[in-house]
Amino acid sequence: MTIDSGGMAAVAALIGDTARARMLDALSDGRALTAGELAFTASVTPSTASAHLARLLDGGLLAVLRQGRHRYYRLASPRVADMIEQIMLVAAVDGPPRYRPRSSRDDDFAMARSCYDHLAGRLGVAIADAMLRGDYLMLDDDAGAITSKGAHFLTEFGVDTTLTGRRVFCRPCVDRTERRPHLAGVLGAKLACRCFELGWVQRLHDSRTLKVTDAGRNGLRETFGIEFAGLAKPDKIAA
Amino acid sequence: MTIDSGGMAAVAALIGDTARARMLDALSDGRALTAGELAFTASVTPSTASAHLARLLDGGLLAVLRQGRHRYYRLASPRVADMIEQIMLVAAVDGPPRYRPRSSRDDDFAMARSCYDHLAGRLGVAIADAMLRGDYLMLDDDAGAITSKGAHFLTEFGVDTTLTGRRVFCRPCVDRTERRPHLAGVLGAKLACRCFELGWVQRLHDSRTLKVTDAGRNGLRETFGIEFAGLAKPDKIAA
DNA sequence: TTAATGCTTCGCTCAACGACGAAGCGTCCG
DNA sequence: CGGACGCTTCGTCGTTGAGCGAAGCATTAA
Repeated sequence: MTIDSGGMAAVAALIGDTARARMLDALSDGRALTAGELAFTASVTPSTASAHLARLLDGGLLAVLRQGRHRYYRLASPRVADMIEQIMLVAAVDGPPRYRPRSSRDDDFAMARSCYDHLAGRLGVAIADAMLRGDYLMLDDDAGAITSKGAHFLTEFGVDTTLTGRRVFCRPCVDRTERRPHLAGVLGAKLACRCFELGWVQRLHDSRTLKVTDAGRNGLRETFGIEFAGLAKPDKIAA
Repeated sequence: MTIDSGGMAAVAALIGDTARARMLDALSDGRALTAGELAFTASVTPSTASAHLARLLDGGLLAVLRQGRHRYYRLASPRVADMIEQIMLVAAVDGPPRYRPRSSRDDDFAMARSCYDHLAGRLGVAIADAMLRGDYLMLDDDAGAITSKGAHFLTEFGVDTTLTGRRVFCRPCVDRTERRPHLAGVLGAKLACRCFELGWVQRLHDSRTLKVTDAGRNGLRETFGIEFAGLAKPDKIAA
């Protein structure tokens, strides 16, 4: 009735199909995947996947890059990733409880993952909590900011906090599995980037799931005072 | 493939129907509307609307309040409103250009509207801009914060900025029509609330569209240095 | 050139869902 | 107590679109 509920319906209808939702989810860490990989991820045949990808492309949610005989698809913009995360959050919190068989993959995913360009899951929340405890950071569901103490700390850690002058660049992102805010925005991205640089975390089996290395566990303990091993679930060995 | 792309698909499928999208849009200012009003808004018969509302309710997007022979439906939570706004934004910016006949209602909507609980449209952006110019506020697409000067200014204006101690409560919200951030979060809500109190703005014809009163125009000029009349479109008289 | 690979297009089937009107069930008013 | 009203439930129809396999186009490898 107002300015563009039709456009909203069109976009939502694109996401509202299981196969396409799976594709978008797989792409929501910002990487580009080939049509074949996406077909496999969505558990459909290449022909079906192709039709879905064409619609997503046409709807402006994806962009494509041709490289040889491959076509690499990626999200059209970070906005799309934000939207996906937001819908995921609503689905997880407001939606009806879903009976889902828990797999060890899910546990790993809940433990540590990337959320477009920053860290999420128990790891992301633990880092945010540690920074809150140390008075490095202020954060709630709505907004965030770093303290001067935090700016100093982050500079020492190897994250540039000065670049944008008056620009504030710290944003909360409500964690889908933890249901509490973690650190996002430009600062969250830089922090995640630094953790990758230091070898603290690695991408796992071509997904958004992350593995915390031994170096990472040490670093988290020494720098942030986080005992990440202690956060592991006991049943993690199973399966 | 990860934790809940199925849930996301279910939620998105609910929004991905024109009639339901219109209903959600109509509800996204936070008010509660009856089934009949929503049927009218969505241009469907009561029976069709009832089916849609049942599905939205079942999917956890709406809540209902029975009162006499009426049933008042409202969004289940502010999260849902955020999600809707985010999808609208993606639809407006990333989606394919939509040929839509512009009506004067659309112009009014783009001029001043509420966005769940804060001000949006040209009005919302103008206020944010004025506060940026006066160094009351820092704001970009990702995050926001008020300056101490801004806190002082807002206190004088009649907005309590002290309530939450360490809590930061200023958040940007990318405007759908202006495509630039305006002020949201707790602070945005309080500011909007104060503007209603002062009689600067009024709700127009049962929608999210707002009318800026003469008092509002004066107040905006004197307090914020905004010439809001000058922002009006010349064709506003038509129809 | 020929063959294999990656992806798309085409033609088809089948299930899901949105739309309506009619009828049913509560609630309020005369 | 009727009767009007608000909303929901039921039955039916028509359209949409998701899925597949086969065939068609590219591009790379042999």
